[in-house]
Amino acid sequence: MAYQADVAVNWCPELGTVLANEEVIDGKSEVGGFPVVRKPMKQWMLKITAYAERLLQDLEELDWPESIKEMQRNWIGKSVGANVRFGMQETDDEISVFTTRPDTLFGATYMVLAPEHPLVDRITTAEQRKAVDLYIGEAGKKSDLDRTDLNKNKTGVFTGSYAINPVNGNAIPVWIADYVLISYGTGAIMAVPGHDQRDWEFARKFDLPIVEVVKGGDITKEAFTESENGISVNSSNDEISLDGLPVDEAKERISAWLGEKGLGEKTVTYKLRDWLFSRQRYWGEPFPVIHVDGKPKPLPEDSLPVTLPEVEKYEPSGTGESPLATITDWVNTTDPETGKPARRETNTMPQWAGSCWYYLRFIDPEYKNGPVSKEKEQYWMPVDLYVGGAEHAVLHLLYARFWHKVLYDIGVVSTKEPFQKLVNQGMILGEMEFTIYKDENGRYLTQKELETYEGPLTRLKLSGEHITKDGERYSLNPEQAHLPVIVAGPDGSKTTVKDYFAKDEPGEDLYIEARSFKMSKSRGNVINPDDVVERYGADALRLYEMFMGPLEQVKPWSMSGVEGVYRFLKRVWRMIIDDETGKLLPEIVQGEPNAGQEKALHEAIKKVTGDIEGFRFNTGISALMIFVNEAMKWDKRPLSVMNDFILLLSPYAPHLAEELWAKLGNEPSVSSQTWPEYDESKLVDESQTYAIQVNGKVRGEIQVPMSDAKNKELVLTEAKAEANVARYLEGKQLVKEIFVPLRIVNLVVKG
RNA sequence: GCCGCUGUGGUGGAAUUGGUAGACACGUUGGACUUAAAAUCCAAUGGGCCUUAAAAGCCCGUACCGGUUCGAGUCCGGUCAGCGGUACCA
Repeated sequence: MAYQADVAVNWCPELGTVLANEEVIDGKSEVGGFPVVRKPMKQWMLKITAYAERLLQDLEELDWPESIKEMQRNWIGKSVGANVRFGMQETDDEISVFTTRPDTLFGATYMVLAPEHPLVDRITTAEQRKAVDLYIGEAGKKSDLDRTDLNKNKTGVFTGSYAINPVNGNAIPVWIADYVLISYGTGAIMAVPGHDQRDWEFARKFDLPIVEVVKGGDITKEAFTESENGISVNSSNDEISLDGLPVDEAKERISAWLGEKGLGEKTVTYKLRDWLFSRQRYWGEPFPVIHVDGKPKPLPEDSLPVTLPEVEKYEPSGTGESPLATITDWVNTTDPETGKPARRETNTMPQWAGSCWYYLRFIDPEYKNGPVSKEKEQYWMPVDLYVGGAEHAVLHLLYARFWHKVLYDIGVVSTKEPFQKLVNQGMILGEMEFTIYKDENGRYLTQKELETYEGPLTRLKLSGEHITKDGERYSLNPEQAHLPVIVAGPDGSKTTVKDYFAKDEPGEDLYIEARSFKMSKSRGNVINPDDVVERYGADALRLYEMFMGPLEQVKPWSMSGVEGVYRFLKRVWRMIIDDETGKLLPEIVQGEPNAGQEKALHEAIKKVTGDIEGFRFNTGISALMIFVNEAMKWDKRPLSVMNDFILLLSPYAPHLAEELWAKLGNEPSVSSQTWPEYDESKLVDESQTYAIQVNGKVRGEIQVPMSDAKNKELVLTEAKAEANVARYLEGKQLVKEIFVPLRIVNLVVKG
């Protein structure tokens, strides 16, 4: 599973360490935004690619958001195609390529190797040597950022050699270019410029032949890459012809032929790369590995765990080695098995290592004989619900699945997957902001101007009371001839300099941007939960966060929304307690609730229970509010009903619920009580309301006693008799009667 | 470019999965209480039409265009916008 390899890694000189691909964003380090260059170094790798297929397949069984599963599928990037071997014209060498379009083989007019491809050196001719070496040197120096910049402009050099296209015997030139990646497929491609956009651009630039082998597009304008409605042409030799076949059939026919001839075979390739697992930092789990006679060797179990040495400084050594390399009395040790001198591995594991198995260790933190005891693992695993941010979609969540599968294979865990159900909580944004933009001359901009304007902008924050929404857009209130605004500088700082905005100054169509932003210090829209707790209490904060909307959804913060749930909590208090005396209200009485009270309670129990199970906390809270609005009207509030309500409230507002539970004379704690159950029979209404439609439009409403509610004849008769409905039926021919029990009646008429 | 998700009042969001769109909350307006304010309570609140007024009624309305259906926020096809992911992956 673990091996060492010389890989071109993302070396960040500023941080003095190597970064994983996922930690590099647009050629800069995710942390700090420093430049990153590619540099070959000896690194530890974990063979996650060996699990690619299982990581892909087992996604099906998981109760995860579709978007996360899709991201993992894309990341794993499975593609099915064929490996095809091309012989060289002058030598016995072979170039193996991977293609998903073997049906276009007759259209391969040149080949491209990645600059790092091992064959490049062998096949480069003397005349081309200088150009090739130069190109390789430059490609090696390029950072990821540079490569991205050059995307639109293809570069490459001819090696001087030719390969033979096995289907038609044509000699085709072999080039090197950095648009072919050494790390994907075989590091070499057959270029089919007629049917691959990248090859087409390259062929255009270097004047290579473009041949049409699939009919359906215009290859003089762009590559024709659709595979749904293409038909093979110009694709035959003495033994095989693909002409006239649709793409799928052509692929099968040629693959079979290549197989028979020993020229190639069906192959599956993944985008997923092996996991670069070492870091040159002090903080990180040390590898349980020593180097004896220059070879790595795992330490025996009784020498574990390897702990980090005490040090004065944590800074990187700067040479690319970990700071641990400078601590000689730790680094130099002896092999416990042979007694030979040994050197400790100085790389450490990345941050993800711990997050790949902490959920197992947390189950059994004191266990000494392994990561987790069998017994506890079987009791607790898999994790029933994992709530986390979407930013972990392909990092932590893929790595942890990988480790878990390895642990499953060696018998440490009993489940194939660690996290059965996963929910992504949505981010909470700052409050809604209204912004108007001003150019460097102080002119306010319209939407069109803003789109094209490139100079320095000043953001002016307007407050909600100055804005009206008419139709699709927001505009300034007409009475705001002049209004004070808060000036936000380009650096994000907010100075409360008073500016005066003259409404008619810049003309109509002013652009007012209305949206909320991710909370950030620089924008100054951060809500500190401590302040909210201070002012409204922890219950109100908790309740508000759940009331804002669906758990998974991104939603803006609103201070007046907090105010709203805070008012609700105060209402709950006053439903039970006399605010003056702090004693129970006289309305709170012993005795049986009436039918209406029972119905209100049981409706709340049903809704709240179902909504908690389905993570619909917002609608559950609204059910509690509906109950309280109802109960506040009661002269007598039976104790039993109040008790059950407090139980329903307790997961949402535990502090308040505990207090009221005690005030109602109950034994603590409210959290150790059994959850109330609802009784369906208490929910039944005395009568049923039917909406009556005529031709699909509601024209009236009738009430029928519950005992008659499913009586079709009776309901229809009453429906037709309803005064307004009758108006619409008059003089018309009734062609159809729709009766949906307990829902609706629809009468279809003609004429 | 490609993949995924989301578009509902002034705002956050509901809608039993095809059955009265806008629950609940915020905000706004009016009223009560108060010397006043806060707090609290009551009422109204998608847009429009008809009517002296009220009651009732009618039309339009879930991003846009079209379709299926007795009936569409919900299903299907297309378009647009926003958000997230990803990008020379052969």
